[in-house]
Amino acid sequence: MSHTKHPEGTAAPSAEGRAPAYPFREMEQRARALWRDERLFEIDDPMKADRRFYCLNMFPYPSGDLHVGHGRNYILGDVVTRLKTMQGYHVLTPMGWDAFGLPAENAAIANNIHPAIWTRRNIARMKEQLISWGLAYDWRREIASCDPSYYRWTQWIFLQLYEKGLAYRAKSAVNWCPKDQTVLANEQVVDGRCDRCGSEVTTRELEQWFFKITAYAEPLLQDLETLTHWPERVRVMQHNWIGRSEGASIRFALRGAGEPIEVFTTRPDTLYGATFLVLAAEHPRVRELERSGSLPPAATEFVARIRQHRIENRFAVENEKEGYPTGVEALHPLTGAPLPVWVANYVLMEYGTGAIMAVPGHDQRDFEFAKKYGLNIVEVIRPESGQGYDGTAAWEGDGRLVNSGPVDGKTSAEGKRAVIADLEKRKAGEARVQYRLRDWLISRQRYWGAPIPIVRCPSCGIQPVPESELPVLLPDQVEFSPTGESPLLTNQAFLKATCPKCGGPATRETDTMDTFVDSSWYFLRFLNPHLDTAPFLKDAVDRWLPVDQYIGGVEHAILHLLYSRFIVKVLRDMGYLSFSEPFARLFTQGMITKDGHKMSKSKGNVVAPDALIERFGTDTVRLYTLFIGPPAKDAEWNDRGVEGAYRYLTRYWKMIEDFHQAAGSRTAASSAQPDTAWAASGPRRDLRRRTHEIAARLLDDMDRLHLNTAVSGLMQLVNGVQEYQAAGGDLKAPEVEEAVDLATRLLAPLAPHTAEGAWNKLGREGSVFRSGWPKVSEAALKHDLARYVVSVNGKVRSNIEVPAEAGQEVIRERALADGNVRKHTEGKTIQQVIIVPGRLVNVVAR
RNA sequence: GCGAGAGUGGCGGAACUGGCAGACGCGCGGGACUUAGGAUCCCGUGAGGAAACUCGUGGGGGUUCGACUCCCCCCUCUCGCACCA
Repeated sequence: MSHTKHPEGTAAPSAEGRAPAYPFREMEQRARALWRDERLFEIDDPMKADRRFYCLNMFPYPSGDLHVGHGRNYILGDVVTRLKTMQGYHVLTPMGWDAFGLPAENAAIANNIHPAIWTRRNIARMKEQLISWGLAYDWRREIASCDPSYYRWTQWIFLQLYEKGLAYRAKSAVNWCPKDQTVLANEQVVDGRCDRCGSEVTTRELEQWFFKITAYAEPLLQDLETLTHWPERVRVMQHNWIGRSEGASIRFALRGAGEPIEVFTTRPDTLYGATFLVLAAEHPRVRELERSGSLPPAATEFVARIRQHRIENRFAVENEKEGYPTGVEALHPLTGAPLPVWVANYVLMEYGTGAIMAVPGHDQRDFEFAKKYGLNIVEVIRPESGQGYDGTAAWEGDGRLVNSGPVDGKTSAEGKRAVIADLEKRKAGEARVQYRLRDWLISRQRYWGAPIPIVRCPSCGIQPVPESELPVLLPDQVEFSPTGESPLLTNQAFLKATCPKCGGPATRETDTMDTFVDSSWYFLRFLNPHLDTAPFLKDAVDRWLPVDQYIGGVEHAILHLLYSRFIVKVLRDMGYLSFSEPFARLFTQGMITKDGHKMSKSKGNVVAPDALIERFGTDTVRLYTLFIGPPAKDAEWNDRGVEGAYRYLTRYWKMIEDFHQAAGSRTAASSAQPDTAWAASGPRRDLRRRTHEIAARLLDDMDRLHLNTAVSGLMQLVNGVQEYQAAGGDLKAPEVEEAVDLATRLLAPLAPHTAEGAWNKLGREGSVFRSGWPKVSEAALKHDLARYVVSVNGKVRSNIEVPAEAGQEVIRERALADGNVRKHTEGKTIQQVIIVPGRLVNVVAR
C-alpha cells in the first residue's frame, strides 16, 4: 500500500504505538484457538457425516507471495464454508498445492535452488498467508501434487488410461516453446505464444504422449447441458472449444492412379458447386507428390516456404491467400467433372482432413481464392427471396438448390440429406461429425513433474510400469539446464530399468506429465488424502461428489475444467466412481485490478495483504475485499476503501460494547423472547421492523453470494441501532439485543473473528458458528400503516399513509385528495388510477 | 468475422419478477471536539434552479399508466475463439 509522508517523517500513528480502535488482534487469536479446539471445520469420517457440503477452492500453484486478488478467491470460499456450517451442514473444506510445474524449475536454473526446496518454501509462505486471512481449512487433509504419495496415483491414472487405449504415443507436429524448451498443449498456446513465457511458439515433429480426450468429445459437449449452475460464459467457452460441426466426409477420386482425397464439409448441399479442391501445405499427398518429383516447381517452392514459415511461427496467419496447382486432377463424385487440385495457405492441416472442396459461390474464402486465380465459380444455392450470389461475394446462407442436377429445387436442409444419401449409395462419402477439439498432449521434456510410468524394452517395446512398482520416483539429482530433452536423461540410475515383461534391461521414459494431469483428479483425493492402497475410495467420492461449490478464476474455464471433466468420465466408465461431472456449481470470481491493470510484479502494482492485515486486522481486509463489488466481476482496489471497512467494524464493536455495558451478558438466545416482550409501537417497534427488513434482504444476498450488498446490509444494521441510540432509545430493550444478535450472526461468515469475539463478549456459549442461521420474523415485518408513493402521469408528486388493510377505494380517495396531487390534476380529467398494492398509486390525468 | 459480458454521480457500486434511480461505502464541502487532526462524531453531497419544478442510467426510436429494467437500430469497452471448411 502507499505510505503518505509525515511532516516529521514518523510512521502513521495508527500503524504503531496506538492501540487499535477495536481489539482485533486478541479476537483473532482467541477465535482461531476456539475453532481449532472445537475442530469446527473438520470432518472425521467422511462416511458418517450427514448433510454434506463439499466446498472447494481451486488449489493454487505455490508461486510465492499471494496478493489481495488471490485473497478474494479464498475469502469467497471461506464465506460459503462458514455460511453452510452455520446452516447446519458438515462442510468438507480442504486445501492443497498444485506443486509441480515450470516456475520451480526455472527458479532452479536461475537461482541454483532445487525445485523441491523452492516449492516447499513457497508452500510454507503461502500457507502462512492463507491462515492470516482466517480461512477455515481442514489442514489435516492438505495434499501436494509433488509428493510421491500423491503422484503415485497420478501415475496410476496414466496407467488406467493406457490400459484402455486412452493414453497413446504418436509422432505429430507439436507446439514447441523455444525458450522453455518443451512442448505445449494447444490449450497452452495463446495468440501464437507460450502462455507462460510469451515466446512465439514454433513447430516440431516429435513423438509425444497423448490422452485421447477426443474420444469423449460428445459426452463432454452433451453434459455441458447438465451444468446449469455453471456460468454461461464458461459453458459457452467449452462448447466452442469442443467445436462440433455436422457435415459430410466426401472422397474425390483422382484422375489416373492414387488414393482418393477425402474432405470434410459442413455444406454437402453445395457439392454441385465444388469447382476445385485445396490441400494444406502439410497434407501427406503434397509430400508424396513432392517426393516423386511430380509437384510443379512453383508449388514445390511455395510448400517449402509455408512449411518453414510455420516452423518459425506456428500460428502465423498468412493474410493474403496464396496457392498453386498441384498438377493433379480430381473427379467430382456425382458429376464426374474434372476438378483441379490446388495447394494453398488458407487450408489448415489441423482441422478436418487437411483438404477441402472449394465452393467459391458459397464460401467467401473460396470465392476470394477463385477470383484471384481465375477459377470457376458456380451458383448452386439461391435464397428464397432476394438476391443470392451477385458476383461480388459468396452467398453463404441457405436457400434452394440450383444448377445441381437431380437435387435442383430442394432446400438446403433437404439438399444435404439428398446429397449424403447419393454419396453413400456410390460409396463416395457419408454424414460425419467433426470436432475442433484435439487430443491432449500430456508429455513434457521437463524435470519437475510426475514421471510417466513407462519403460522401453529393446525386445518388448513400450511397457507400462506395473501398479505394484508405483510410484516411479522423481530422482533428486539431475542436470537442469534446458536442452530440449528431459533433464531426467542426465540421471543414469533413473534411466536404468528392468522390463516388466521379459525381465531384461530396459530404459525408463524420461518425459514427465503436464501438471494439468495432476490437477485433473485432486478433488477426488481430499476424502482420503492419506490412503495408500488406492487414489480414492469409491464409496467416499460417490457420497461427497460432485463438489457442491467450486470456486476459482475464469482463466481455468477451458483447461483445468475440461480435463477434470474428462478424467471423471473416464474413471466413471471404468467403474471407479458413479457420477459424471466433478463440479456441480462453479463460481468464477473477477480479478482485482490496481490502477486499471491486473496485478503483477512487473507492473509494480501488487497489493500485498500482510501490511493491511497487520494494521487493520484480518476482518477489515476480508470485508473490504467482499465489499469492493460483485464477486463475479472485476473490481478496482482502493486503499482508502479499506479504511471504510475498518470504520464499520469499529462502529460495530462500539455497538457491542455499548449494549454490553447497558444490558450485561446473557446466555439465553434473544429469539427466545416471549411475544409480549416486543414493543407494539414507537421507536422500539420501528427498530425491530427495520432490523428484520434488512436481515431479510441480507439472508437473500448471502444465499446468492451477493456479498457486496450483504456487507452494505450489515452496515445498515449497525446504522439502525446507532440511530436508535442517538434518538435516545433504551439500549436494554429486547429489540436492541435482537438487532445486536442478528448483526453478529449475519456478520460471522464474513468477519468471523470479530463476530466470534462479540459472541463471547455477549456472554454466549460456544462458537457463533454453532448458533444456527437466523430466520426473519414475519410478524416483525408487518406494517400497521402502508406508505404509498403517489405519482401523476408517472411523476412522483406525493406520499400517503393508509391503514395496512385499507381497500383500493380508500387508497384511491386518499391519493386523489392529496394537496399536491390535486394541484397537478387540476383542470384535467382523471382517466385512470393504478394501484400497485403496498407500493404506489399512479394517477393518469389528461 | 463469430460468441459472451458490460456501459448508472468525482470513484467503487445499489435498484430480486417493469413501480420513489443513486442503497452502502470512498472522496469532497461544512461544522463539533481538539495544542494538533490524516482520530472520532454531526450535517450536506446527481445536474440546473431562490423556489415551484425541470433534466438525468452510452446514443436514437418503440411498447407501457409507468422503462436502468422489455423490443428494434446504433456507438463504445472488456473477455473468449478465430482462414475450423
